Amino acid sequence: MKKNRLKDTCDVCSIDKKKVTKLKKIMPSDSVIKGIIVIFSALGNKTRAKIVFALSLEERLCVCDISNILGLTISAASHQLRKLRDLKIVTRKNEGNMVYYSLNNSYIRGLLANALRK
Amino acid sequence: MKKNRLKDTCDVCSIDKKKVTKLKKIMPSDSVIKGIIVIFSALGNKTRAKIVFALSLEERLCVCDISNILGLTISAASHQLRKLRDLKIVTRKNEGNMVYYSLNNSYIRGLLANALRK
DNA sequence: ATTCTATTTGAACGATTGTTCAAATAGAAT
DNA sequence: ATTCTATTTGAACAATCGTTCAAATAGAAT
Repeated sequence: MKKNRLKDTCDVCSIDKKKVTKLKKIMPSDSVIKGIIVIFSALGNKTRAKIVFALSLEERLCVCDISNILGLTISAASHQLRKLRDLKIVTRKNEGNMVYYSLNNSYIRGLLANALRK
Repeated sequence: MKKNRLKDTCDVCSIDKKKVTKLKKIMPSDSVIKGIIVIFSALGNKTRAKIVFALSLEERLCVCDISNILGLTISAASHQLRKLRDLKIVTRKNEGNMVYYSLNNSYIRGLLANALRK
């Protein structure tokens, strides 16, 4: 039960300094990483994954349809659609007082389909 | 400025009842959705995405290497590695008092590479 | 103009997340 | 046995997230 002395580096790892230096160099920049994690985290949510799934099979859906399909309040669906819209994952089209949403690009459709195929 | 009467359903959407019924039927179950969102949300984090990137290029790395590459405390790296391990994304191998981590399958490697290619 | 409609919004709230810190563990070396 | 080593863990904490609720908006119909 002796309290360990704290070390800020570990000696053993300096053996792998080459690996570390190499990987530090080729590690994508924070902005590139940010760009991919926003897509992954957009799909890393039950509601949004389901919305994207629905829109990957139906050309366009209104907010009310989506909330019906998912069993959500209209407000909850609208909030998530706004997030997806901010991320350019879906687009919105006004028609009278109805609003229709569609997938913005098929990249996301492929990503989800690929994950579901697993 | 008159407060609207609240409605629990919207009439217009009942026109699309077929779409809604169809999509409700083919919507993947919650457990299937859960299965894919855990992978997406695992990659939807800066630290974990970087760890996976590093391990996708280097066969195996110890915790200390990883924390050096990412500029993280060892503790923070270890916590995230545990999450990735719980999700079966990485595997761990003890060697003396060193612990080496590797990617568990190349599916994740492909997913990340594909996202970075965009 | 007002009252429908569908949708959006902001505030509130609890739930989940990610990092830090301190302490614990387990193997290796003394 | 103790003291290194590398790593793990649990608690704490702020930050972010997702839903609900109430109210706002904007177009269509009256």
